[in-house]
Amino acid sequence: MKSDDRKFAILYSIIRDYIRTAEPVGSRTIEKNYNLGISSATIRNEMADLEDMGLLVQPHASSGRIPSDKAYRMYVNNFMKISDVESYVIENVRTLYDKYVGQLNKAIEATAEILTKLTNLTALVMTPHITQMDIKDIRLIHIEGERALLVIITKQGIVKNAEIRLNSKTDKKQLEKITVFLNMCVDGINNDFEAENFSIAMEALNSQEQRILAEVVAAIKNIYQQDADTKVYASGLTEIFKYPEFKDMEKARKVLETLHKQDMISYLLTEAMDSGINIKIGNENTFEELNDCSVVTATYKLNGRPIGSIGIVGPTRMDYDYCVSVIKAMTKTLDKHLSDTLGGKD
Amino acid sequence: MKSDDRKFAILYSIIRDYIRTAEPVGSRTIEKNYNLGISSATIRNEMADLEDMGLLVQPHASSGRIPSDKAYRMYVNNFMKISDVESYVIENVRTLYDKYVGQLNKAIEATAEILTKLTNLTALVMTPHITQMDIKDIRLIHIEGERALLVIITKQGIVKNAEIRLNSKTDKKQLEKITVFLNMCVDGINNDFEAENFSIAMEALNSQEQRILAEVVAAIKNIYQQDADTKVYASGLTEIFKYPEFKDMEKARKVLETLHKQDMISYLLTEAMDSGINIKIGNENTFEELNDCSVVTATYKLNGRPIGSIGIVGPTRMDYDYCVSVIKAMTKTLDKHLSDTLGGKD
DNA sequence: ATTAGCACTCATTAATGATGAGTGCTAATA
DNA sequence: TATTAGCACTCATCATTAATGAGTGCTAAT
Repeated sequence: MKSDDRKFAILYSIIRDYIRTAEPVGSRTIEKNYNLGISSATIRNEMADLEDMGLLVQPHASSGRIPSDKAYRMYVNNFMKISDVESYVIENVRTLYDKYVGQLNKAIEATAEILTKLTNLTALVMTPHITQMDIKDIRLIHIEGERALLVIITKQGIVKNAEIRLNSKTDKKQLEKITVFLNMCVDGINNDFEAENFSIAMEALNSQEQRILAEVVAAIKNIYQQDADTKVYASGLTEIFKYPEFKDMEKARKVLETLHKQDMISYLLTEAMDSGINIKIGNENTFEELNDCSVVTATYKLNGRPIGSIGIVGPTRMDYDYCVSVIKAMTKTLDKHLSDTLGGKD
Repeated sequence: MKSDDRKFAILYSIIRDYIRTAEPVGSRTIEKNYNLGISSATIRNEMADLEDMGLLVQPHASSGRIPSDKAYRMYVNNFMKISDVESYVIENVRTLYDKYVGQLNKAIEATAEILTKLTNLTALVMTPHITQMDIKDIRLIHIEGERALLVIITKQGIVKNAEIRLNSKTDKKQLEKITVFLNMCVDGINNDFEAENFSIAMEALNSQEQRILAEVVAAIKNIYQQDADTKVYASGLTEIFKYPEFKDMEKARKVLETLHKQDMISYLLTEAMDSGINIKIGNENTFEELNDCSVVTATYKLNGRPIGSIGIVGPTRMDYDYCVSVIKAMTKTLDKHLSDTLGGKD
């Protein structure tokens, strides 16, 4: 079907042009700037067809066309070309990461800033989830009175910590005893400490210690299973002002307000955790407030397992080729950094 | 001088009116709505005087007047009335704080959100500085290889922690030995560990231990003296869109961009750390980008010592009476919460 | 010293018309 | 039969103009 090829060549041209200019694209523009060897009149006819197919939209009767969300989806699935990011850029990122060895959260934050700098878009990142990881070591540090610091170290070398409050005073010795006990059965955490070791060793503790243990276990579940210590960051929230489609204050405000919510960021980054690179275009987004935006997310890994994700948010006419290339390169670089600095085999 | 009293009564009325409406105030408005017993013509004459004194500004020749920054300064210094915040509000805040016992950072974040909710303004907060505090306890926890978690507990019960990387591998035993040693001379931290104890005990360590110790001390200085673990949060960044003076996109963008910078928040909150309540009006702000805003900050305390600060940012025509009342009430409530949950006498 | 009266200023809004980019349709063409 | 040239038509955008009205400064009367 020669005719179809031509249609999509026109569609492709229109999309590329609109991504670049943010202006509705007319038939003469295509004729002049893209050498398709056909006249504007023919292009007009094809454009009318493409509109019937739901791939183009006309803002008003006598204007050029803009691509629909469906068109972007087709573009992303069939026409998008991913390329390598220049190596000196990656080199700079590596150098930056080296400055944050031992400050995982800072490195993740820096990742957001780099994404923004490279794409001129809002970037979202989340710190690693530990839910899927195996615990290597649990420590309890007595602060004073009934306060203690709980530290969880995973086999992958990720460290999480949180202060916990017990119902009664305790001391260093008591916590040490419980710590030893806890580490004897860390394997039981995923199945509610039902492991054999648990009930056996339980008898070695007196009743007060058992009570404290129960509270500690609750805290561990909170931080480990709910992953209460996972944090999200956004950078470049004001980048949106650079784009003419958001020159309407009300539109910009709506998106901005949405992206300021922690749980929204969390949702966007968690939604597509297991699908590698994920792209949500315009109305594909669950939340109506983001129907004029596209969200590109990707997971980063440790020892081959996804442990967190990063993403960018921009207008639906974002440069998908470039953005996806960048986000791929960044996750790859981050993966490398994590395996270099955290190590720990599965 | 009866004449001066009248002038300032007019000025006061104009400020109150402008704070409420954001519209330039004309002489007839004052005559009708504020019973000053004088005609609009007389008010006009006085207004011309007030303009000569630099207290009023006329946006254009035939418009009403708006207060100058100088007028707000006079208002804040002389006319402002601080009142109590309704007790049920405080009660709600207390209840909320109770949910975050043991999660100091969360409580501070919640404070920002409450400030935003109460004032409809952007709120800024910072977590406690520990620079002025005395260290009670230092712990080193071995993670794996050359990685360790440093935990600092102050006498005031504040806990800070950071991962550190040593230049060579270590183990649990070695770190325990160093920990014992460190705690013997925690008092020396403020004067570079020059204390007598330090050099004496130093001899008890072998050369590798001494090397590790030096690295740990450097890390402690970083987290303790530079207070590398102090965090800042902003909430309600999009509140600015509610105010007509920022309906100009460019203006709003500038302020928004400025308030998104961590170090800007840090600067604003640190600038006036020792002066209790601090109010910066319009061009009194160090940064040109905030010349259309006012910033109200206040310090919160532990055992009578300021350890951090909170603040709000809004248009210069903010309701100073109410805002200052709210921020006073909030610091007081936060102070109480901290002393209740952290305790620890000086 | 105060106020009524009036001419004047200027932002805001609505109405009007010109411009131009871009279309759809028709008839001519290869 | 597919393509293209030609043309009437649509509609957003922009500049111009005029009307409106809030508010002032100044002068003369009280």
